[in-house]
Amino acid sequence: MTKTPAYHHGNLRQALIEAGAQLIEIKGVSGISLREVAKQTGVSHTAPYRHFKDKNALLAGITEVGFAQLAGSLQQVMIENPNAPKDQLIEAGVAYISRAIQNKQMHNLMFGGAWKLSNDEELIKQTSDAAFNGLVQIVKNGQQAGVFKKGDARVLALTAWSLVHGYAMLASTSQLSHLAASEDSILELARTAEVHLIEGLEK
Amino acid sequence: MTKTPAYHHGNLRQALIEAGAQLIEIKGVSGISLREVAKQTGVSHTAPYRHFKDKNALLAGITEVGFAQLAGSLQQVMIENPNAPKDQLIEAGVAYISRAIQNKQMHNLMFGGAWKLSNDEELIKQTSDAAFNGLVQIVKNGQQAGVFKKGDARVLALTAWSLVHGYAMLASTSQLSHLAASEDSILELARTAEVHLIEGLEK
DNA sequence: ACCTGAACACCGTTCAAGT
DNA sequence: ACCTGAACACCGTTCAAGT
Repeated sequence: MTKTPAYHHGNLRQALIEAGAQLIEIKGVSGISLREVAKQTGVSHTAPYRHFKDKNALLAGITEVGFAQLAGSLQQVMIENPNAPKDQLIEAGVAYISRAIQNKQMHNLMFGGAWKLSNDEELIKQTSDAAFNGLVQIVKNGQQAGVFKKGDARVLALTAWSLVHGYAMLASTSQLSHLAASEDSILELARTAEVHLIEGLEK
Repeated sequence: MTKTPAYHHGNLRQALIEAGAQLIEIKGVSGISLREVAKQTGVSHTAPYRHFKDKNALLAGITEVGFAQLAGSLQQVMIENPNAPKDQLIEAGVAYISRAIQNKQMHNLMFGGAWKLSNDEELIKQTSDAAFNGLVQIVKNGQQAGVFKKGDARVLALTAWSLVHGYAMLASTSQLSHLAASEDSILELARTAEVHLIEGLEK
């Protein structure tokens, strides 16, 4: 016999987040309920309140794993394209867009504004800021290498970030069907769009 | 005495849409309920079903007025900047972003993916397509005037549209607070970003 | 035709109670 | 500490019934 067999198998908080992430990909962000996440996890519908202040906090918890995964993808792009600011910028964008269309619901949860960031979710703000600062660093490196034009690196980074952000949104809500259908052609088109922008950023 | 005093004062459909639009700006997209819209309008909570198939259809109806207003704004920009493709492109973007930050909730309803476009809402698709085609036309004019580089005008238009779309999203979800706070500085920054892009589109 | 009230199966959240 | 069941005030939607 083990010691106190624990009311639930180990870490309920983690289990709820995982069940929520799965459920969201099936039923969509607006189709998810605290009660169903609890049921899927095998606990009563009030158990989640031991680990999350309210439904919003659970959504924030799910979002956190999404941001962590995104940060990992971007990190990898940086490593795979050393000392190549232009490639880094383009491939970071492509990686971001690729993630968005492969995890539409998670992306919508992360950026769709369905839940509100409270002061508790400092972690998400940090991750998001870190991602942006990474982008700024790419631009600065490019400026020093003489491939990007001078100017406030944060503004150039914001411009690139906006383009990718908007494109990902259009792609993940299927608004590009006239111009590109398959995932490959969507990413191909994204590269073209980024090249157009980069020609504006070049010196 | 008037004739049959009508169960409701005139056009209930219109009244529900207006009440919904008001309510959404107060309580947010996720905070709105069919029942409360009905109560605000002074009818029972089942009356809306005479005019809308379900809650989603009401949201679509509210969205429609938002798209009509947006189309009007863009139309005006075109008229105010005749024969100036570059200005048209920049000011159309600024107008779009300005609308987004002044009507955050409506913008979120229009583009946040909280409701799903069914086949019934052909009108919205049309308006959205018309807006994009207007953008394509600006680019084509610019290409013929020799201010924009050659290439698929739809792709150049999509690039500009993505930038504006993404920037508007960042602005309306208050993610630009580090770079710009007031509405004026947000729009100023938007102009700068658009100029960066346009330098990439110029020949 | 247009609207209502009761009813159903859900919600999120709170709270006293159990181990 | 961790979880439960009952309860409350909401939802969206359906349906028989009223004028």
